[in-house]
Amino acid sequence: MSAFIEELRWRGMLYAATEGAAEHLSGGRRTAYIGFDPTARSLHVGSLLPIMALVHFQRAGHVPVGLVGGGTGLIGDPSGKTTERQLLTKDEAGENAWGIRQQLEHFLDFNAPANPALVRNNLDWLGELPLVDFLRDIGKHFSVNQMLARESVKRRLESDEAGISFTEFSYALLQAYDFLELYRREGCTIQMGGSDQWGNITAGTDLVRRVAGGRAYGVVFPLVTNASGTKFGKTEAGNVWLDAAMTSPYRFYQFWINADDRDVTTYLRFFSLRPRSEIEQLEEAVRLEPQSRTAQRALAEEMTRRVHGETGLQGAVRATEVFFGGEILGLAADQVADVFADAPSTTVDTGRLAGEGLLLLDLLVETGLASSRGDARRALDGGGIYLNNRRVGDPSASVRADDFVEGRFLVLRKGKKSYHLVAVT
RNA sequence: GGUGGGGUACCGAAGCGGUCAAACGGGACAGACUGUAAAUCUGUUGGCUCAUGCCUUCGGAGGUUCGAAUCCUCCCCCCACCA
Repeated sequence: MSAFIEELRWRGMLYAATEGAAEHLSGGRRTAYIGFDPTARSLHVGSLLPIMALVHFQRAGHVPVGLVGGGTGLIGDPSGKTTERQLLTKDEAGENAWGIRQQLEHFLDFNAPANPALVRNNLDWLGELPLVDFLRDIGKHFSVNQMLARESVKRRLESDEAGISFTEFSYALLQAYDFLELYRREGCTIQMGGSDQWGNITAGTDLVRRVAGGRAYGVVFPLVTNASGTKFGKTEAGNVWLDAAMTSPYRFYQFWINADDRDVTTYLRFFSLRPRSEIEQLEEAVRLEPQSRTAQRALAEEMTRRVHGETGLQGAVRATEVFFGGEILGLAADQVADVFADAPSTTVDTGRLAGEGLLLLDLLVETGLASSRGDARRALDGGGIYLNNRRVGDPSASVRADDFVEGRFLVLRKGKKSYHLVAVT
């Protein structure tokens, strides 16, 4: 039995695989690829599961290929979409492809002597593909009847408003063609992806068989679900990205810390590289003493370290300690200063603190903690606003210089976990 | 093209001449309880000012009226049935 398949299986990452995939994988070093859409310039935590699959694949001694869809990104996958996609420009797709490539390099080992990871961009072969050749050699193998029967296409055909353009309809052909190209160029015999990609993947294995006479396989993962029914990786603040400029390490860390008890063990299995025994211990901890949240902490630490490095993790942890640590006025300003760059923050001109001081209401709006003064007032009335972790209930309260730690910093908080650092300049 | 039914705040959905910034449900936010969890209960949920004050909102543009989300006209868009 293939070590890779075994690994996926105990982690719950194996949703389905094509006939013979396991045997194929146990027969020697193989090459597999997963496609990533360059719809944004960064990947987000939703792409983490496929990435981890590539990581396990490499650890099992195989060759992982990250395929950046620089070409297909120009077309748009209709799967799961109810409306026609906005097309990216070539420049956007190119830039995004580059960013994604760099992020993959955080996870995969590109210098492994025996099985270095590869990144390919399908624009390399789709970019100057002659249309006539493509229609003759590739299009010939696709039955429109079958394509029309596919769920993603059917839904769009039935909807009067949306419809589907020929462009998106052709997407499946291009993805199948990618598989064929990678089969020829890199000896790639396996494509992996989310369970929603099953149709696209088998279209690829069919094409490899028909055109190249080779055997190819597919492996798909389950959808990452969420106990609260919301989309995994979505927070109030939007998507959780892997790029530090788009989601700060602090927010990233907090995302994992806040994982629901019911989800955290699944996440550990999906995303942690700890040995199985340790993961099982953490699961035990969730059951026996959930209040300690050891599993969430371990997960947050591991994920933040991998994505943002040791420095990123330290910053996130420091910010967390300052914010969630209790008494803030007792801290040294230098301690708070350390955190400044890692946490949501605003600076305020010292002149505004003179005399009556700065109205707390205005400060709340300025920091984005409240959306309007009315909103700020309501939050204050409801007792949801804290200044240096001390509740402020007075809507007419203002902030003066002596509220600041050593005259330099102030911690504003709304509710339990929205913190904001204010510094004086 | 014809006939009928609709377009209401973040979403769903009431309202059908004044008492409507607009019921109710969901979501979101806050409080209590906790563990920066879940569930539950409570409150809030257009803006400004906070006062039984003002401003902007009920597809769009006009009109009737002391007064309209509610009535009339035209326009735009949905949905159903018929052709």
